[in-house]
Amino acid sequence: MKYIEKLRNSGLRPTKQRLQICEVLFDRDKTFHFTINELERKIKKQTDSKISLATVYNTVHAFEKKGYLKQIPINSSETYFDTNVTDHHHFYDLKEEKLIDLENSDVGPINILKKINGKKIKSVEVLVKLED
Amino acid sequence: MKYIEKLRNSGLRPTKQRLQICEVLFDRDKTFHFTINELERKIKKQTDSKISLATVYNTVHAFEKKGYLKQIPINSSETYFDTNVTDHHHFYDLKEEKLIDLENSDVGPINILKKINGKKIKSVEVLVKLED
DNA sequence: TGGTAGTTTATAATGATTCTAAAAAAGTGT
DNA sequence: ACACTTTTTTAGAATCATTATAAACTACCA
Repeated sequence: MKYIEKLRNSGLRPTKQRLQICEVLFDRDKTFHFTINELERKIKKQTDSKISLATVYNTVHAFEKKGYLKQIPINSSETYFDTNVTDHHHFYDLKEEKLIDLENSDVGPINILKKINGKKIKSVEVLVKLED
Repeated sequence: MKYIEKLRNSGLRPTKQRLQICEVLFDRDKTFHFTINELERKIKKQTDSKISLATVYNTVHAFEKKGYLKQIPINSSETYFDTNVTDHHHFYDLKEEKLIDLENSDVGPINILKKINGKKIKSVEVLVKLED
């Protein structure tokens, strides 16, 4: 399994559940935007085994802490995560309630002119809301 | 009262509760970032009367729909609102969990090069996360 | 193989938000 | 001011995402 090393290197034991979640999350061409509940449904569909909801939460948070997933800042009742952990941005289609990646190269350079005393910029994220 | 007309013009009856909430929200120099619970505490402090939590929710949502408040897209357990409804952006101080306004003029022009078929851009919001 | 630290799990607890339905207040016409 | 309709407020219940708990299980290492 290609994910066993990845997990071990992060100090996470490669359990059956984590490996299954890795497959659902990372065996993809395109990046994947999801909520915990969408992920749980996908796991049920792709694998026969059932993974406890608590484990899905635990694993997603563990992967986020290790930098394999990113939260997407957006107002929604459920938290959205992204398998694309590079610096990039998002469209949010308000009607369809769908997220679309917006690569850094598709946004002109962003220059933050205001400085805050004693603070460093950790990230700059752009959310572009779309309507019809 | 200066808010009576504003409410009536929006089709909202100027009730005692709404007028009190207007005062807490809008009688300010600087813009105000808040969660429902922070607002409720502020109402309790500034006015002697107690406004039901449900009313605070109703009112904030009514004001948002009328365009007097904006939700701030950010991942937090509570929803943040902003009395500054002009196009602008935010710093988010991760340690202090505080929002700071970032005016449009403090951000270089943002040029979204990617176009989505049949969709118009409604808003462009930047969230700049700060660390020490 | 045994021990221990890390994981999974079902379930309970929490906390923000929304719903409900009855009481109160505001608006309208007389 | 009065009767009537509509909107609003309210306390409390319901909902829903997320987190906590603590017991059973599993991976790892000596």
